[in-house]
Amino acid sequence: MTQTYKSEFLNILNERGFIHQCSDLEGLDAKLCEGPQSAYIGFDPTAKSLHIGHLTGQMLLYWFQQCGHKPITLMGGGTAKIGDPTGKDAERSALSNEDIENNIKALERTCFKQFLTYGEGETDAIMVNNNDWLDGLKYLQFLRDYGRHFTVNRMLGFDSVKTRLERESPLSLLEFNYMVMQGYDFVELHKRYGCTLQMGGSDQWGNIINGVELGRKAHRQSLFALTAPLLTTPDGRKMGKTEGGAVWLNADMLSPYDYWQYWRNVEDVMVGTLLRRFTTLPMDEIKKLEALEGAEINEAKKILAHEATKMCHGEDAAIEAAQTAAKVFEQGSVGSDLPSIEIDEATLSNGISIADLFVETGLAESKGEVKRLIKGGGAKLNDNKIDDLAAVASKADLTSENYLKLSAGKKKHALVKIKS
RNA sequence: GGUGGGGUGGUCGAGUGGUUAAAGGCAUCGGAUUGUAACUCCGACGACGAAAGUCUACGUAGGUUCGAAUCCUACCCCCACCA
Repeated sequence: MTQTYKSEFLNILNERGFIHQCSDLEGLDAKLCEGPQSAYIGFDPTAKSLHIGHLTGQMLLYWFQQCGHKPITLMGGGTAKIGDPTGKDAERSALSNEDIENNIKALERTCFKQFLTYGEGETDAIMVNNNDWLDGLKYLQFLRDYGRHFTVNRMLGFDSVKTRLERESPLSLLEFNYMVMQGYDFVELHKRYGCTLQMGGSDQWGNIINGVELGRKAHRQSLFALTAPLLTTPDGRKMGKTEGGAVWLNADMLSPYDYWQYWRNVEDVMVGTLLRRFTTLPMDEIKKLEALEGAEINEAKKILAHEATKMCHGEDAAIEAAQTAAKVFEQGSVGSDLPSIEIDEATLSNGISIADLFVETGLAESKGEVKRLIKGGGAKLNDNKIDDLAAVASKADLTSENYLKLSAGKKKHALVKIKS
Protein backbone atom coordinates (compact mmCIF):
# COMPACT_ATOMS: atom_id res chain seq x y z
CA MET A 1 0.00 0.00 0.00
CA THR A 2 1.31 3.40 -0.88
CA GLN A 3 1.77 5.72 2.02
CA THR A 4 1.05 9.16 0.76
CA TYR A 5 0.85 10.62 4.21
CA LYS A 6 2.47 9.99 7.53
CA SER A 7 -0.77 9.85 9.47
CA GLU A 8 -3.07 6.88 9.31
CA PHE A 9 -6.11 9.10 9.19
CA LEU A 10 -5.15 10.97 6.06
CA ASN A 11 -4.06 7.80 4.33
CA ILE A 12 -7.43 6.23 4.94
CA LEU A 13 -9.25 9.34 3.81
CA ASN A 14 -7.11 9.51 0.73
CA GLU A 15 -7.61 5.96 -0.43
CA ARG A 16 -11.31 6.14 0.23
CA GLY A 17 -11.82 9.31 -1.70
CA PHE A 18 -12.65 11.66 1.12
CA ILE A 19 -10.19 14.43 0.44
CA HIS A 20 -11.34 17.37 -1.61
CA GLN A 21 -9.67 20.41 -0.17
CA CYS A 22 -7.48 21.03 2.82
CA SER A 23 -6.11 24.26 4.19
CA ASP A 24 -2.71 22.70 4.87
CA LEU A 25 -2.34 19.00 4.24
CA GLU A 26 1.27 18.78 5.35
CA GLY A 27 0.67 20.71 8.51
CA LEU A 28 -2.38 18.66 9.33
CA ASP A 29 -0.52 15.46 8.63
CA ALA A 30 2.21 16.44 11.05
CA LYS A 31 -0.29 17.56 13.66
CA LEU A 32 -2.13 14.24 13.51
CA CYS A 33 1.11 12.41 14.12
CA GLU A 34 1.72 14.33 17.32
CA GLY A 35 -0.95 12.45 19.18
CA PRO A 36 -4.70 12.46 19.67
CA GLN A 37 -6.35 15.50 18.16
CA SER A 38 -9.93 16.58 18.15
CA ALA A 39 -11.97 17.52 15.14
CA TYR A 40 -15.52 18.63 14.67
CA ILE A 41 -18.29 18.63 12.16
CA GLY A 42 -21.39 20.72 12.57
CA PHE A 43 -24.90 19.46 11.96
CA ASP A 44 -27.76 21.88 11.91
CA PRO A 45 -30.86 20.34 13.48
CA THR A 46 -33.20 21.15 10.63
CA ALA A 47 -35.03 17.80 10.79
CA LYS A 48 -35.76 15.01 13.21
CA SER A 49 -33.26 12.76 11.52
CA LEU A 50 -30.06 12.97 9.59
CA HIS A 51 -30.13 11.70 6.04
CA ILE A 52 -27.72 10.19 3.60
CA GLY A 53 -26.27 13.57 2.82
CA HIS A 54 -24.85 13.64 6.33
CA LEU A 55 -23.29 10.24 6.03
CA THR A 56 -20.00 11.50 4.68
CA GLY A 57 -19.54 13.57 7.80
CA GLN A 58 -20.35 10.63 10.00
CA MET A 59 -17.78 8.51 8.23
CA LEU A 60 -15.13 11.19 8.50
CA LEU A 61 -15.63 11.30 12.23
CA TYR A 62 -15.86 7.54 12.40
CA TRP A 63 -12.42 7.11 10.83
CA PHE A 64 -11.07 9.94 12.89
CA GLN A 65 -12.06 8.10 16.03
CA GLN A 66 -10.81 4.78 14.69
CA CYS A 67 -7.43 6.39 14.19
CA GLY A 68 -7.24 7.32 17.84
CA HIS A 69 -8.58 10.85 17.81
CA LYS A 70 -11.46 12.59 19.44
CA PRO A 71 -14.51 13.54 17.36
CA ILE A 72 -16.81 16.36 18.32
CA THR A 73 -20.29 16.45 16.91
CA LEU A 74 -21.59 19.95 17.01
CA MET A 75 -25.32 20.40 17.09
CA GLY A 76 -26.07 23.69 15.45
CA GLY A 77 -28.78 24.69 17.86
CA GLY A 78 -27.66 28.28 17.52
CA THR A 79 -26.80 28.37 13.84
CA ALA A 80 -30.07 26.67 12.96
CA LYS A 81 -31.75 29.83 14.16
CA ILE A 82 -30.01 31.62 11.31
CA GLY A 83 -30.13 29.12 8.50
CA ASP A 84 -27.20 28.31 6.26
CA PRO A 85 -27.57 30.11 2.94
CA THR A 86 -25.06 27.76 1.29
CA GLY A 87 -26.54 26.14 -1.77
CA LYS A 88 -29.87 27.85 -1.39
CA ASP A 89 -31.15 30.46 -3.75
CA ALA A 90 -33.72 31.78 -1.34
CA GLU A 91 -34.08 32.19 2.35
CA ARG A 92 -36.13 29.41 3.77
CA SER A 93 -38.56 29.94 6.56
CA ALA A 94 -36.91 29.96 9.91
CA LEU A 95 -37.34 27.07 12.28
CA SER A 96 -38.99 27.89 15.55
CA ASN A 97 -36.92 27.49 18.67
CA GLU A 98 -39.26 24.74 19.68
CA ASP A 99 -38.70 22.78 16.48
CA ILE A 100 -34.98 23.15 16.88
CA GLU A 101 -35.15 21.83 20.43
CA ASN A 102 -37.20 18.85 19.38
CA ASN A 103 -34.95 18.08 16.47
CA ILE A 104 -31.89 18.18 18.67
CA LYS A 105 -33.45 15.78 21.11
CA ALA A 106 -34.39 13.39 18.35
CA LEU A 107 -30.97 13.57 16.76
CA GLU A 108 -29.09 13.06 20.00
CA ARG A 109 -31.09 9.95 20.73
CA THR A 110 -30.43 8.29 17.42
CA CYS A 111 -28.35 9.05 14.41
CA PHE A 112 -24.94 9.69 15.88
CA LYS A 113 -24.56 6.83 18.28
CA GLN A 114 -24.44 4.22 15.55
CA PHE A 115 -21.29 5.66 14.15
CA LEU A 116 -19.39 7.03 17.09
CA THR A 117 -18.59 5.99 20.63
CA TYR A 118 -19.43 8.73 23.07
CA GLY A 119 -18.08 9.02 26.55
CA GLU A 120 -15.54 10.60 28.84
CA GLY A 121 -12.40 8.91 27.58
CA GLU A 122 -9.63 10.59 25.66
CA THR A 123 -10.84 9.42 22.27
CA ASP A 124 -14.52 9.22 23.11
CA ALA A 125 -16.74 11.47 21.07
CA ILE A 126 -18.55 14.37 22.64
CA MET A 127 -21.62 16.22 21.53
CA VAL A 128 -21.96 19.94 22.03
CA ASN A 129 -24.49 22.57 21.07
CA ASN A 130 -23.37 25.91 19.72
CA ASN A 131 -26.44 27.52 21.15
CA ASP A 132 -24.58 27.32 24.46
CA TRP A 133 -22.25 30.10 23.41
CA LEU A 134 -24.06 31.77 20.53
CA ASP A 135 -27.27 32.47 22.36
CA GLY A 136 -25.69 34.71 24.92
CA LEU A 137 -23.32 36.60 22.67
CA LYS A 138 -23.05 40.28 23.39
CA TYR A 139 -23.56 41.91 20.05
CA LEU A 140 -21.37 44.93 20.45
CA GLN A 141 -18.60 43.10 22.24
CA PHE A 142 -18.67 40.41 19.60
CA LEU A 143 -18.39 42.90 16.81
CA ARG A 144 -15.42 44.56 18.48
CA ASP A 145 -13.65 41.31 19.22
CA TYR A 146 -14.37 39.38 16.08
CA GLY A 147 -16.26 41.52 13.62
CA ARG A 148 -13.09 43.45 12.87
CA HIS A 149 -11.52 40.32 11.43
CA PHE A 150 -14.14 39.78 8.79
CA THR A 151 -13.93 42.00 5.78
CA VAL A 152 -17.10 42.35 3.86
CA ASN A 153 -15.04 42.58 0.70
CA ARG A 154 -13.93 39.02 1.22
CA MET A 155 -17.25 37.73 2.42
CA LEU A 156 -18.85 38.92 -0.78
CA GLY A 157 -16.55 36.65 -2.70
CA PHE A 158 -17.73 33.41 -1.11
CA ASP A 159 -19.84 31.27 -3.39
CA SER A 160 -22.78 31.09 -1.05
CA VAL A 161 -22.99 34.87 -1.07
CA LYS A 162 -21.93 35.45 -4.62
CA THR A 163 -24.57 33.24 -6.19
CA ARG A 164 -27.26 34.98 -4.23
CA LEU A 165 -26.07 38.36 -5.37
CA GLU A 166 -25.77 37.21 -8.96
CA ARG A 167 -29.23 35.79 -8.96
CA GLU A 168 -30.48 38.98 -7.42
CA SER A 169 -32.08 36.92 -4.72
CA PRO A 170 -32.14 38.71 -1.42
CA LEU A 171 -29.63 37.68 1.18
CA SER A 172 -30.52 39.04 4.55
CA LEU A 173 -28.05 40.27 7.11
CA LEU A 174 -29.20 37.35 9.23
CA GLU A 175 -28.08 34.80 6.69
CA PHE A 176 -25.03 36.80 5.83
CA ASN A 177 -23.95 36.23 9.39
CA TYR A 178 -24.11 32.49 9.19
CA MET A 179 -20.50 32.12 8.16
CA VAL A 180 -19.43 34.46 10.89
CA MET A 181 -21.16 32.33 13.47
CA GLN A 182 -19.71 29.14 12.07
CA GLY A 183 -16.27 30.71 12.06
CA TYR A 184 -16.71 31.69 15.66
CA ASP A 185 -17.80 28.13 16.53
CA PHE A 186 -14.45 26.84 15.45
CA VAL A 187 -12.57 29.33 17.60
CA GLU A 188 -14.80 28.57 20.53
CA LEU A 189 -14.34 24.83 20.14
CA HIS A 190 -10.63 25.33 20.05
CA LYS A 191 -10.79 27.32 23.23
CA ARG A 192 -13.03 24.82 25.01
CA TYR A 193 -11.77 21.51 23.72
CA GLY A 194 -8.57 22.21 21.87
CA CYS A 195 -10.25 21.37 18.61
CA THR A 196 -7.88 21.92 15.71
CA LEU A 197 -9.71 20.55 12.69
CA GLN A 198 -13.06 21.17 11.12
CA MET A 199 -14.32 18.86 8.42
CA GLY A 200 -17.35 18.89 6.17
CA GLY A 201 -18.64 18.58 2.64
CA SER A 202 -16.98 20.62 -0.05
CA ASP A 203 -19.87 23.05 -0.04
CA GLN A 204 -18.86 24.00 3.47
CA TRP A 205 -15.38 25.10 2.45
CA GLY A 206 -16.15 28.77 2.64
CA ASN A 207 -17.75 28.49 6.05
CA ILE A 208 -14.95 26.37 7.40
CA ILE A 209 -12.10 28.46 6.12
CA ASN A 210 -13.65 31.45 7.85
CA GLY A 211 -13.09 29.72 11.15
CA VAL A 212 -9.51 28.91 10.30
CA GLU A 213 -8.78 32.51 9.43
CA LEU A 214 -10.61 33.89 12.41
CA GLY A 215 -8.57 31.67 14.69
CA ARG A 216 -5.36 32.88 13.13
CA LYS A 217 -6.27 36.54 13.10
CA ALA A 218 -7.90 36.75 16.49
CA HIS A 219 -5.83 34.33 18.54
CA ARG A 220 -2.90 33.23 16.37
CA GLN A 221 -4.29 29.74 16.48
CA SER A 222 -3.28 27.15 13.97
CA LEU A 223 -6.50 25.51 12.77
CA PHE A 224 -7.13 23.18 9.88
CA ALA A 225 -9.91 22.74 7.35
CA LEU A 226 -10.63 19.57 5.44
CA THR A 227 -13.50 18.92 3.08
CA ALA A 228 -14.76 15.84 1.31
CA PRO A 229 -16.14 15.89 -2.22
CA LEU A 230 -19.87 16.18 -2.42
CA LEU A 231 -21.48 12.98 -3.54
CA THR A 232 -23.00 13.27 -6.96
CA THR A 233 -24.11 10.89 -9.63
CA PRO A 234 -22.02 10.88 -12.81
CA ASP A 235 -24.38 13.32 -14.45
CA GLY A 236 -23.94 15.74 -11.61
CA ARG A 237 -27.13 15.26 -9.68
CA LYS A 238 -27.06 15.24 -5.95
CA MET A 239 -27.30 11.79 -4.48
CA GLY A 240 -29.62 10.77 -1.77
CA LYS A 241 -33.11 11.18 -3.00
CA THR A 242 -35.52 8.35 -3.46
CA GLU A 243 -39.19 7.94 -4.32
CA GLY A 244 -40.35 9.00 -0.90
CA GLY A 245 -37.91 11.88 -0.51
CA ALA A 246 -34.78 11.94 1.58
CA VAL A 247 -33.06 8.77 2.66
CA TRP A 248 -33.26 9.12 6.42
CA LEU A 249 -30.96 7.44 8.85
CA ASN A 250 -33.61 7.12 11.53
CA ALA A 251 -35.44 3.81 11.49
CA ASP A 252 -38.76 5.45 12.27
CA MET A 253 -38.38 7.79 9.33
CA LEU A 254 -37.21 5.13 6.87
CA SER A 255 -37.29 1.44 7.63
CA PRO A 256 -34.04 -0.51 7.58
CA TYR A 257 -35.53 -2.54 4.75
CA ASP A 258 -36.07 0.56 2.63
CA TYR A 259 -32.65 1.78 3.60
CA TRP A 260 -31.18 -1.50 2.42
CA GLN A 261 -33.17 -1.22 -0.78
CA TYR A 262 -31.80 2.24 -1.42
CA TRP A 263 -28.25 0.94 -1.50
CA ARG A 264 -29.22 -2.15 -3.41
CA ASN A 265 -30.59 0.05 -6.18
CA VAL A 266 -27.77 2.51 -6.67
CA GLU A 267 -26.38 3.01 -10.14
CA ASP A 268 -23.64 0.64 -11.25
CA VAL A 269 -21.06 3.33 -11.69
CA MET A 270 -21.46 4.45 -8.09
CA VAL A 271 -20.73 1.12 -6.46
CA GLY A 272 -16.99 1.57 -6.03
CA THR A 273 -17.29 5.10 -4.73
CA LEU A 274 -19.98 4.15 -2.28
CA LEU A 275 -18.17 1.10 -0.99
CA ARG A 276 -15.13 3.23 -0.26
CA ARG A 277 -17.07 5.92 1.40
CA PHE A 278 -19.76 4.20 3.35
CA THR A 279 -18.41 0.80 4.25
CA THR A 280 -15.42 -0.16 6.33
CA LEU A 281 -14.48 -3.09 4.13
CA PRO A 282 -10.77 -3.43 3.44
CA MET A 283 -9.62 -1.73 0.28
CA ASP A 284 -8.49 -4.83 -1.53
CA GLU A 285 -11.93 -6.33 -1.11
CA ILE A 286 -13.54 -3.17 -2.42
CA LYS A 287 -11.29 -3.25 -5.44
CA LYS A 288 -12.38 -6.79 -6.21
CA LEU A 289 -16.04 -5.90 -5.83
CA GLU A 290 -15.95 -2.83 -8.01
CA ALA A 291 -14.23 -4.78 -10.75
CA LEU A 292 -17.30 -6.97 -11.20
CA GLU A 293 -19.10 -6.41 -14.46
CA GLY A 294 -22.56 -6.78 -15.88
CA ALA A 295 -25.11 -8.51 -13.73
CA GLU A 296 -22.38 -9.65 -11.37
CA ILE A 297 -22.19 -6.20 -9.92
CA ASN A 298 -25.45 -6.99 -8.21
CA GLU A 299 -23.44 -9.03 -5.74
CA ALA A 300 -21.37 -5.97 -4.96
CA LYS A 301 -24.53 -3.98 -4.44
CA LYS A 302 -25.85 -6.52 -1.98
CA ILE A 303 -22.65 -6.28 0.00
CA LEU A 304 -22.83 -2.51 -0.14
CA ALA A 305 -26.42 -2.63 1.08
CA HIS A 306 -25.51 -4.99 3.87
CA GLU A 307 -22.50 -3.03 5.07
CA ALA A 308 -24.21 0.33 4.87
CA THR A 309 -27.30 -0.92 6.66
CA LYS A 310 -25.16 -2.60 9.28
CA MET A 311 -23.39 0.66 10.05
CA CYS A 312 -26.62 2.50 10.46
CA HIS A 313 -29.12 0.01 11.84
CA GLY A 314 -27.02 -2.86 13.12
CA GLU A 315 -26.22 -6.26 11.75
CA ASP A 316 -29.52 -7.93 12.66
CA ALA A 317 -31.53 -5.37 10.77
CA ALA A 318 -29.23 -5.70 7.79
CA ILE A 319 -29.58 -9.45 7.69
CA GLU A 320 -33.31 -9.27 8.04
CA ALA A 321 -33.56 -6.76 5.25
CA ALA A 322 -31.44 -8.95 3.02
CA GLN A 323 -33.60 -11.96 3.76
CA THR A 324 -36.78 -10.12 2.97
CA ALA A 325 -35.26 -8.81 -0.22
CA ALA A 326 -34.17 -12.30 -1.25
CA LYS A 327 -37.64 -13.67 -0.67
CA VAL A 328 -39.39 -10.84 -2.44
CA PHE A 329 -37.15 -10.44 -5.44
CA GLU A 330 -35.55 -13.79 -5.91
CA GLN A 331 -38.33 -16.12 -4.88
CA GLY A 332 -41.33 -13.95 -5.57
CA SER A 333 -42.43 -14.53 -2.01
CA VAL A 334 -42.76 -12.15 0.91
CA GLY A 335 -40.66 -11.29 3.91
CA SER A 336 -41.12 -10.03 7.43
CA ASP A 337 -39.69 -6.61 6.65
CA LEU A 338 -42.40 -5.59 4.22
CA PRO A 339 -44.71 -2.91 5.48
CA SER A 340 -47.96 -4.41 6.65
CA ILE A 341 -51.32 -3.56 8.12
CA GLU A 342 -53.89 -5.69 9.90
CA ILE A 343 -57.60 -5.89 9.32
CA ASP A 344 -60.44 -7.79 10.97
CA GLU A 345 -61.38 -11.10 9.56
CA ALA A 346 -65.00 -9.98 9.42
CA THR A 347 -64.10 -6.91 7.37
CA LEU A 348 -62.40 -9.09 4.84
CA SER A 349 -65.28 -11.55 4.76
CA ASN A 350 -67.59 -8.74 3.79
CA GLY A 351 -65.24 -7.75 1.03
CA ILE A 352 -63.00 -4.74 1.14
CA SER A 353 -62.00 -2.31 -1.57
CA ILE A 354 -58.54 -3.07 -2.83
CA ALA A 355 -58.05 0.56 -3.73
CA ASP A 356 -58.60 1.50 -0.09
CA LEU A 357 -56.07 -1.09 1.00
CA PHE A 358 -53.48 0.50 -1.26
CA VAL A 359 -53.98 3.79 0.46
CA GLU A 360 -54.00 2.28 3.94
CA THR A 361 -50.78 0.38 3.42
CA GLY A 362 -49.14 3.52 2.20
CA LEU A 363 -48.42 2.14 -1.25
CA ALA A 364 -50.45 4.99 -2.67
CA GLU A 365 -51.21 8.44 -1.34
CA SER A 366 -54.72 8.76 -2.66
CA LYS A 367 -57.28 6.83 -4.56
CA GLY A 368 -56.46 8.87 -7.59
CA GLU A 369 -52.99 7.50 -7.39
CA VAL A 370 -54.34 3.98 -7.11
CA LYS A 371 -56.37 4.63 -10.21
CA ARG A 372 -53.29 5.73 -12.05
CA LEU A 373 -51.42 2.68 -10.86
CA ILE A 374 -54.13 0.39 -12.10
CA LYS A 375 -54.37 2.17 -15.40
CA GLY A 376 -50.65 1.85 -15.85
CA GLY A 377 -50.74 -1.81 -15.00
CA GLY A 378 -48.64 -1.45 -11.88
CA ALA A 379 -51.10 -2.53 -9.23
CA LYS A 380 -51.09 -6.15 -8.19
CA LEU A 381 -52.82 -8.34 -5.66
CA ASN A 382 -50.90 -11.51 -4.89
CA ASP A 383 -48.88 -10.85 -8.03
CA ASN A 384 -51.96 -10.75 -10.25
CA LYS A 385 -52.60 -7.55 -12.08
CA ILE A 386 -55.62 -5.58 -10.91
CA ASP A 387 -57.47 -3.89 -13.73
CA ASP A 388 -60.56 -2.62 -12.00
CA LEU A 389 -60.56 0.22 -9.52
CA ALA A 390 -63.66 -1.25 -7.92
CA ALA A 391 -62.00 -4.59 -7.31
CA VAL A 392 -62.80 -6.08 -3.95
CA ALA A 393 -60.70 -8.44 -1.89
CA SER A 394 -62.34 -11.20 0.07
CA LYS A 395 -61.33 -14.18 2.14
CA ALA A 396 -60.88 -16.18 -1.01
CA ASP A 397 -57.90 -14.00 -1.88
CA LEU A 398 -55.97 -14.92 1.23
CA THR A 399 -52.88 -16.91 0.47
CA SER A 400 -52.16 -20.15 2.20
CA GLU A 401 -50.20 -18.17 4.78
CA ASN A 402 -53.16 -15.94 5.55
CA TYR A 403 -52.20 -12.65 4.05
CA LEU A 404 -52.77 -10.50 1.00
CA LYS A 405 -49.80 -9.16 -0.90
CA LEU A 406 -50.22 -5.81 -2.57
CA SER A 407 -47.71 -4.44 -5.03
CA ALA A 408 -47.27 -1.01 -6.54
CA GLY A 409 -44.87 -1.47 -9.37
CA LYS A 410 -42.21 -4.10 -9.20
CA LYS A 411 -40.40 -2.92 -6.16
CA LYS A 412 -42.90 -1.73 -3.63
CA HIS A 413 -44.89 -4.33 -1.75
CA ALA A 414 -47.01 -4.45 1.36
CA LEU A 415 -48.91 -7.10 3.27
CA VAL A 416 -52.40 -7.14 4.64
CA LYS A 417 -52.77 -9.57 7.51
CA ILE A 418 -55.68 -10.77 9.52
CA LYS A 419 -55.92 -9.43 13.02
CA SER A 420 -55.65 -12.32 15.40
C1' G B 1 -41.51 57.58 1.42
C1' G B 2 -41.70 57.95 -4.36
C1' U B 3 -41.53 55.48 -9.22
C1' G B 4 -41.38 51.12 -12.02
C1' G B 5 -41.34 45.57 -12.23
C1' G B 6 -43.02 41.11 -9.96
C1' G B 7 -45.65 37.04 -6.62
C1' U B 8 -48.83 30.81 -11.14
C1' G B 9 -49.18 23.66 -9.45
C1' G B 10 -43.15 19.65 -6.09
C1' U B 11 -39.86 23.04 -8.95
C1' C B 12 -38.65 26.21 -13.19
C1' G B 13 -41.71 28.80 -16.33
C1' A B 14 -45.92 30.10 -20.22
C1' G B 15 -50.53 32.19 -19.98
C1' U B 16 -53.50 38.76 -19.74
C1' G B 17 -61.76 37.85 -19.65
C1' G B 18 -64.59 32.11 -21.63
C1' U B 19 -62.88 25.86 -25.22
C1' U B 20 -57.52 26.94 -18.70
C1' A B 21 -57.09 21.78 -13.50
C1' A B 22 -53.96 26.06 -16.22
C1' A B 23 -48.63 25.13 -22.28
C1' G B 24 -43.65 23.43 -21.94
C1' G B 25 -39.20 21.70 -19.19
C1' C B 26 -37.38 19.29 -14.79
C1' A B 27 -38.55 16.18 -10.76
C1' U B 28 -41.85 12.20 -9.50
C1' C B 29 -44.88 7.63 -10.40
C1' G B 30 -46.23 3.43 -13.54
C1' G B 31 -45.35 0.26 -18.14
C1' A B 32 -41.90 -2.00 -21.97
C1' U B 33 -36.64 -3.43 -22.17
C1' U B 34 -32.99 -5.10 -18.29
C1' G B 35 -29.56 -7.22 -13.88
C1' U B 36 -34.32 -4.82 -8.09
C1' A B 37 -28.70 -0.91 -12.63
C1' A B 38 -28.00 2.87 -16.55
C1' C B 39 -29.76 4.33 -21.27
C1' U B 40 -34.05 4.51 -24.41
C1' C B 41 -39.20 4.37 -25.54
C1' C B 42 -44.46 4.78 -23.90
C1' G B 43 -48.10 6.47 -20.41
C1' A B 44 -49.65 9.16 -16.05
C1' C B 45 -49.02 13.32 -13.03
C1' G B 46 -54.76 18.34 -7.53
C1' A B 47 -58.69 15.81 -4.24
C1' C B 48 -63.21 13.03 -3.99
C1' G B 49 -66.20 9.93 -7.31
C1' A B 50 -67.50 3.65 -10.98
C1' A B 51 -68.93 7.65 -13.97
C1' A B 52 -71.44 12.05 -14.98
C1' G B 53 -69.61 15.42 -12.12
C1' U B 54 -68.39 18.12 -7.57
C1' C B 55 -64.80 20.65 -4.85
C1' U B 56 -60.01 22.99 -4.15
C1' A B 57 -55.92 25.87 -6.68
C1' C B 58 -52.73 30.95 -9.92
C1' G B 59 -49.66 36.20 -2.81
C1' U B 60 -54.25 37.70 0.83
C1' A B 61 -59.17 39.91 1.19
C1' G B 62 -63.01 42.04 -1.31
C1' G B 63 -65.39 43.78 -6.00
C1' U B 64 -66.85 44.11 -11.51
C1' U B 65 -68.86 40.34 -14.94
C1' C B 66 -73.38 35.46 -17.39
C1' G B 67 -68.06 34.06 -16.80
C1' A B 68 -61.57 36.09 -13.76
C1' A B 69 -55.07 33.35 -12.92
C1' U B 70 -56.39 37.19 -16.36
C1' C B 71 -60.12 43.61 -15.12
C1' C B 72 -60.83 46.97 -10.46
C1' U B 73 -59.80 48.19 -5.03
C1' A B 74 -57.23 47.46 -0.52
C1' C B 75 -53.54 44.88 1.94
C1' C B 76 -48.99 41.66 2.41
C1' C B 77 -44.27 40.21 0.43
C1' C B 78 -40.04 40.50 -3.15
C1' C B 79 -36.88 43.17 -6.83
C1' A B 80 -34.77 47.71 -9.20
C1' C B 81 -33.96 52.80 -9.23
C1' C B 82 -34.67 57.33 -6.65
C1' A B 83 -35.19 59.92 -1.82
